[in-house]
Amino acid sequence: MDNSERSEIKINTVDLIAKLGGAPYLNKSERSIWLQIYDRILGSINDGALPPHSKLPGELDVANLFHVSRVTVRRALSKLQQEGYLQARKGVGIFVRQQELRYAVQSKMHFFDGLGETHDEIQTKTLSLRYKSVSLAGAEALNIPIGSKVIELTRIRLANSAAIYLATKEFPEKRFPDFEKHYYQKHSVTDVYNAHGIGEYHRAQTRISGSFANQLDAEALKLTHETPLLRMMSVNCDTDEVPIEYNVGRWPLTSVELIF
Amino acid sequence: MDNSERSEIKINTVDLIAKLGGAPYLNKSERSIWLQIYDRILGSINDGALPPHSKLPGELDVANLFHVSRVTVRRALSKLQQEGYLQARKGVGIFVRQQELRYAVQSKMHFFDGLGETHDEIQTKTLSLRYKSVSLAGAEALNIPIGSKVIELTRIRLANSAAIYLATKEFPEKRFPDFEKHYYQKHSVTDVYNAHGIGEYHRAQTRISGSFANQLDAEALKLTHETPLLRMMSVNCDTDEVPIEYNVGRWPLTSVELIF
DNA sequence: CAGTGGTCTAGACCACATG
DNA sequence: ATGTGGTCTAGACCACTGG
Repeated sequence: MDNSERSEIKINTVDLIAKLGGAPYLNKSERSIWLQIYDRILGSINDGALPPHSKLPGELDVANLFHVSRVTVRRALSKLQQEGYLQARKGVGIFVRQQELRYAVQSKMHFFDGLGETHDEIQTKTLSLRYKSVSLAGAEALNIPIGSKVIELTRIRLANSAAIYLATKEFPEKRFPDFEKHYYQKHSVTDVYNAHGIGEYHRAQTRISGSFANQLDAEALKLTHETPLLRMMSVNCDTDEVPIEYNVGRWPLTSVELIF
Repeated sequence: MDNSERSEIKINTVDLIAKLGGAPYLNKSERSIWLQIYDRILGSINDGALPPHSKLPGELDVANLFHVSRVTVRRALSKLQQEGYLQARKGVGIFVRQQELRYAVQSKMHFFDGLGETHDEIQTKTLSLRYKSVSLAGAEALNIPIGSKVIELTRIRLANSAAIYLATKEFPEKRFPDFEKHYYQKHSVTDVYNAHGIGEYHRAQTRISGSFANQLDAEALKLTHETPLLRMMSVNCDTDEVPIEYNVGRWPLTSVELIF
């Protein structure tokens, strides 16, 4: 079990009525009811009435609270999930996500160099390290034959215990025969580079696009399935312009700002 | 009425059954029914059975076709709209969007320099040109006082008549007293620069983030309300490092790839 | 006017997580 | 065993578009 999942704050219905600002009456003239409910819940999140990690009442309770059907409430909740404000956990409940507003990422330096200034507690967790055949995109980026072996490293970055960045990297196995040994000493890719005689390297290419979270992305980033993501593909090269790392990074769409 | 909205192709139910690959039977064991419907419709779009600009049957017809309720079909259609494959027009119907797969945008050059190679027909349409007070973000970017007057220019970019890029620019009015006169000659911002003695300029900053389409964005890009967007903010400066243009550009999330 | 998508209801059953 | 979110139904009424 995760650190970030401890200390649930449970909100009961009576509290929520107060927190949502009193009378739960709506007229559907201007804005549809489900959007008004969306507004109200989002407002409660933004003004702190629904703090991060707090648990919402059950959907039926919320529906009764607003005097609407469960379906209507679910539309509001669904939009809030897509925008990264809430995360639903089947069989458990719906929780307020820690929305780490925006992360400045200086693309020309190493990543997250500018990040420590604004956020105290940055952690990197290794999710998996395995040997496999290179992906199609990886083969092209690393300029190695299809079928080549690579080391695939998946890591997640937490800021104040909230997941904000998921990265999957591929390294040519030939270039890094002792990857695992050196990596696990300090969980540092730079150390692996150094141990294999690569003192300097640089980013050769960066591509940015969008996509939607698949099951695994969603799980790692504590998002709901199909949430939109900002996706960045990058390639690192050594001083001889030989590709040494292919990286695919993903952020929740609304939680990052890339600065160039 | 738009060019791109002419030549509707109407698909009737019988056709669709054939196009969707025969038997509309589903079992909900592995993948939920609405996702299977999503798969089938997306498959038909991708293999050309549902070409761009074609009109789907009414939601009730599609529901009957798959032997499910209208609500279930709407979930599949909703996801397809969010991903930019379909656009619903109230009171009219649901249409297949032209998905211009991915646009390479070289950020260090002028935009879309690399684009003509892959797409023949690029147009830029001016949606509005008006005088107003600078926005908050614009004031900061242009380094001018809040309340300053700017020229706000909104343009949309079409590739093969499909909307792919929406840009809103702000220019300091003091710097460009004759903006309108020069702009309307060839609808070229570069010409306006030249006419005001700016021969060279460069991009000073680029910020990339995500957002969701508001009503106007959605209308211009022919997307459904609340579709996720890739958003890019940039500032152009003259050779003295004085900001001359603040630009906010938006793409449908899945229709662009920014290459740096 | 008829046809369309947008909204909403009041149920129902399921899969999952937790105690 | 209980409570949760996930899925699905069969209706209903509305607002909008177009002929």
